[in-house]
Amino acid sequence: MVTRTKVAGKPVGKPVGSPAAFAQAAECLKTLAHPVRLRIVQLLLHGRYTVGELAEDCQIPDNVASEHLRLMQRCGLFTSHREGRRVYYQVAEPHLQKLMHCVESRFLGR
Amino acid sequence: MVTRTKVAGKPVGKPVGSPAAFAQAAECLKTLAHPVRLRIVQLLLHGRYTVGELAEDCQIPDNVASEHLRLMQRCGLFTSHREGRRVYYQVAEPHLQKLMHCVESRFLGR
DNA sequence: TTGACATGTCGTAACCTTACGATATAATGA
DNA sequence: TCATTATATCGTAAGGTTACGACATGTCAA
Repeated sequence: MVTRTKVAGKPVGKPVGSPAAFAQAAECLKTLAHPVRLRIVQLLLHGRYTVGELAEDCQIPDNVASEHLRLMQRCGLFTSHREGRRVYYQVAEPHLQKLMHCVESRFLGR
Repeated sequence: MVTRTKVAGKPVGKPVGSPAAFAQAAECLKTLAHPVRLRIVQLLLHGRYTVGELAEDCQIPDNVASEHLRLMQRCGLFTSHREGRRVYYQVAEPHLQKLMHCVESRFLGR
């Protein structure tokens, strides 16, 4: 018995994925799809920064950085913890690394 | 002479990327960040579909599909060509494959 | 406790995105 | 030519996103 999944090297049938899964993926990508947020992701993948340091690097007010960080935390990309008055965010989503690599290899020339 | 780029295994200095590059990357991700457009990308990475077929798969009217396709074409993701009354779009951005793989491995469970 | 610093939250105005319906263009066949 | 099919474009209304300023909270040190 043969389960035919290809003909002449081409797949038969369509790739899978529930509408809900696509919605979730789109939601997450939408969160990433902002210049400042991409930069923040890049920084936090490489080192340790306070909210204020991230804000300064991105040249935006602290409260705006805080809102971007909150957005990304809400969709599971980051976690945060306080140390004294400072707050550090860190990458919580393991796939971010690979995804950022894709983005970097295409847009942030090497 | 030693160019020191790491201390204790950690990078020194920040990762690079011009603001313009981040803006462009964000622009492109924003275009991808829509459930229907993700599904269209997935389909076109695996096979050959007319606008109408894509619309039907996504359960949206033809003109809406057409607009999504135009958006993605505008930012360089697709090209299109006509065959009779039908129009076929195809992936023009080589990095889409890898990027979609990231998204699939995270959200469209295997 | 008080003041200064670091971060977070909220209301709001400006702007952007989306889907829809109507209409336009393009190609085909009768 | 005319009707039909396939795709594209346009105006618009509804809803979403962003940045900003003002204010709130949390932490520390004097």
